[in-house]
Amino acid sequence: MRNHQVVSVWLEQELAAGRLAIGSRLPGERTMAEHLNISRASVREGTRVLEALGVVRAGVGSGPQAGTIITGNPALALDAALRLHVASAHLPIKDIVETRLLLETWCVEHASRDSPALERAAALLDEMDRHHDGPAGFLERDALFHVALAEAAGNVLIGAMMGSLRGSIADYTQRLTAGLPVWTTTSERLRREHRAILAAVVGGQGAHAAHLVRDHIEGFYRESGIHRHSDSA
Amino acid sequence: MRNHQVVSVWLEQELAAGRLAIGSRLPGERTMAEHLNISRASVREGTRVLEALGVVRAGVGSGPQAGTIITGNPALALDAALRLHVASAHLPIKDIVETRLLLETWCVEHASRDSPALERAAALLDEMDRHHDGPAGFLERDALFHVALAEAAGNVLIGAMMGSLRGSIADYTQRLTAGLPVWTTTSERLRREHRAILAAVVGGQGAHAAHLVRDHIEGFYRESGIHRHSDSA
DNA sequence: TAGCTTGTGTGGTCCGACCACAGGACGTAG
DNA sequence: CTACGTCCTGTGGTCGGACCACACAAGCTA
Repeated sequence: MRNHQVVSVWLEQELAAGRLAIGSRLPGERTMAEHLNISRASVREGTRVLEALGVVRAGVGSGPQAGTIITGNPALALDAALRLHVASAHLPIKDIVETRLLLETWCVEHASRDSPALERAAALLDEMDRHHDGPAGFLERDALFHVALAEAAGNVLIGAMMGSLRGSIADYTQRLTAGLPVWTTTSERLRREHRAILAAVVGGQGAHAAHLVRDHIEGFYRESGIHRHSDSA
Repeated sequence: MRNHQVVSVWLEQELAAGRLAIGSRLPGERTMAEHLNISRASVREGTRVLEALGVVRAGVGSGPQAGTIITGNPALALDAALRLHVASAHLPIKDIVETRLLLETWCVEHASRDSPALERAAALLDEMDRHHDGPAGFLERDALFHVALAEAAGNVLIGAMMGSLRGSIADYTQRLTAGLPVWTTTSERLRREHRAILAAVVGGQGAHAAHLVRDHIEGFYRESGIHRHSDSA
């Protein structure tokens, strides 16, 4: 085992034993190095890994925000990993869209009708109606809308995955909208579909909502002309 | 931006530009440090992150296996991230089981009937019949069996997720089997179910296969007595 | 020609130093 | 007594240089 890995192993043990939890502050790098019998450089490498995985957050200075603190942000790891793997063409866009479809339909099917996240979703739709700041602003709110739906389903993992999935193909999506003939037309259709989806969820018609989501997503990509090709560049 | 991050950024650019691809060898750490105007320590921290995300693999010495080489192993990132987030109790076991259920039913529904992975799956079932080496060996082959099904569906992302999902709760599963009254009985039932699932997939009865998978997984956890509790310790 | 030796380049590890930063403790001027 | 400014301390961030184990390739040697 490489030296920097002992940090992860040690942390996992501490977490399992309950000696550390989310919000706890890790010992200083110098202290840890001595305690684990490795150099500070190795401790830092281990910490970088934990940071990349969304397990800790490092902050300089002193005070409550300083030091290395345990967080719980699995989306961070997925985000970074997906970005790079898409860039390396190892993850076909098709797979991501397919997965997104799967997760998203599941979310609306399992969303609880009275989740506060649904109110946030509704507010976002109102914003999209009011502000007409082009595809960029629209897509941003669109992303938040879908993430809100994920939250309503109450599964941390799936929520994180959905957020990262969207993030990993955000650039791609943005490029797609640039190729649309008339954005206004598309925008109106998408907003109409959003309303219908949310209404179905709030109305408890999960299966119907899932169907709408499927058409919504597939429709967008079809209109943008990718036809589930597996290009990623 | 912290210095070690320039490595990831640089790599993403190189990948996007097509100057590097999976299988390529990165410049040496010393060379990169000079090229990126950062210290070797920073380069190493950046490399550790990439390694943790499953984007590269580092090897010492010389020859084809030496140096830092670009790989495509998204499962590695998921694996590590899930392990730690489960340990920190940020990811309820319930969410993982739920997600696994979702992915796994999707897989058997979308598995192509003539995928070579299905033959591997069948071979694994034969092994499980022949070798009776207790829960440990059984669970290992069981995991491979489910991963094989994922491959048959032809989605890299979902395949990776499923593998990692299983890994993240492997310890947990192992502990569950220890509490079973009569392992032989359970084992026989599970094997029977595996056969039925595979038969349904090969027979093109996707919906039926999905149903069987759901019963299969839910049944196991129910029998083990967790009843979808959200403990993780 | 077969086998050993040496050379070279790789990542792995460590040390010690210095920096910027963000508070807390303290002392001083009002 | 209060308010402000200064110094101190501990944090992570960065750096340069050193040495190690390793694995292969080229070359020397028997």
